[in-house]
Amino acid sequence: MQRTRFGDMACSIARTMDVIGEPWSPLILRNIYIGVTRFEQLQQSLGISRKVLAERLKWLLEYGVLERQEYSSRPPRYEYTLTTKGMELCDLLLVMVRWGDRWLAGPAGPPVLYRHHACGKISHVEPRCAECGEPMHATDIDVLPGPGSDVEPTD
Amino acid sequence: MQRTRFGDMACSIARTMDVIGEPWSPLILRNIYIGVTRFEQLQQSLGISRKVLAERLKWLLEYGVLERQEYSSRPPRYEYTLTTKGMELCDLLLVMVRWGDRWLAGPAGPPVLYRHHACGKISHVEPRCAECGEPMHATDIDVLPGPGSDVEPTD
DNA sequence: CCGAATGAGTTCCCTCAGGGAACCCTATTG
DNA sequence: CAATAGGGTTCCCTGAGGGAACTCATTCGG
Repeated sequence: MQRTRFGDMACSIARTMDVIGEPWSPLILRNIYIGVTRFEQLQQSLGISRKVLAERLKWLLEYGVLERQEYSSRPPRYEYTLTTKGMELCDLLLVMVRWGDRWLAGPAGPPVLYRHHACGKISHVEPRCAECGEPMHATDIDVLPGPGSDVEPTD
Repeated sequence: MQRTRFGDMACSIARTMDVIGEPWSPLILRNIYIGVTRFEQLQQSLGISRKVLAERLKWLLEYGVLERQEYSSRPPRYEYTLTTKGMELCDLLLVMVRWGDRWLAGPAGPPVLYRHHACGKISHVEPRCAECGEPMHATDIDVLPGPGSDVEPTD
């Protein structure tokens, strides 16, 4: 889709960006997440070009991030829903939201709030270590080559 | 930079994508994070066009994600480093890595591993609620309008 | 029975951003 | 004095994004 093939790089960031690294995709996912699941609704709520929307949806289907269900046959009408893979991408969106709220929201405050089911409070995500549970930021880690680092000098 | 102005939308995802929603930016940030800080090094390690690299760096400087330091005057030579704002974007990269590792890595395994300073273990980030500390996924929350939701029907 | 509306796309054309190569400028090095 | 290095800028070409119009199948209103 992009000029450069990011999906082929030995880098999980590049590969993830190959899937959603074009700014409409996260917004499409967000809208499907909050219940805007049909082509027409998506196009209107986002103001995206119909052509580009069709391309993105096809792309996200191919990657297994979305599924298409027929909610009416004759005439066939479809709606798009998140797969597990896609729902986990929404976790990434929550982190984007957190950064955007912190650094770009301006005086009006965050446009959207999130209430955590478990505790019932308005909250936000915080990255923590899956092993020890302590906060885990980019400043708190060492980067080491992994098994899939391979030939690619790009990683 | 993009055709559509994402930065003006009342949505933190859109605003974040306005900053890094073009697939080279996260890779530039990643490389600066791991110590590739100069124009020439960045261009060669990423295989990015010099023109596009210059554009991205300027963009990221304007947004306060990067800073430029002169490491040699006469001839003036610069290196780019992350601001706090930029370092917090790297937390977002860690989440991208996690998703990419889980869903796109293939049989070779993840290309890069991360060791958490606090516990010394190879680990990965997990999103948790900043209030109660329990896991906080997209499936675990309600979305509510916030103070900055405003007029925009896009949100 | 005819015309309009709905939903989901597809097609066409235009413009602008990405890619690549060449070029520029300043200073140091051999 | 030529070559090299670092950090860009300029040029041109192609292809992706934007917008509007069109298609196709079906249903609804009068």
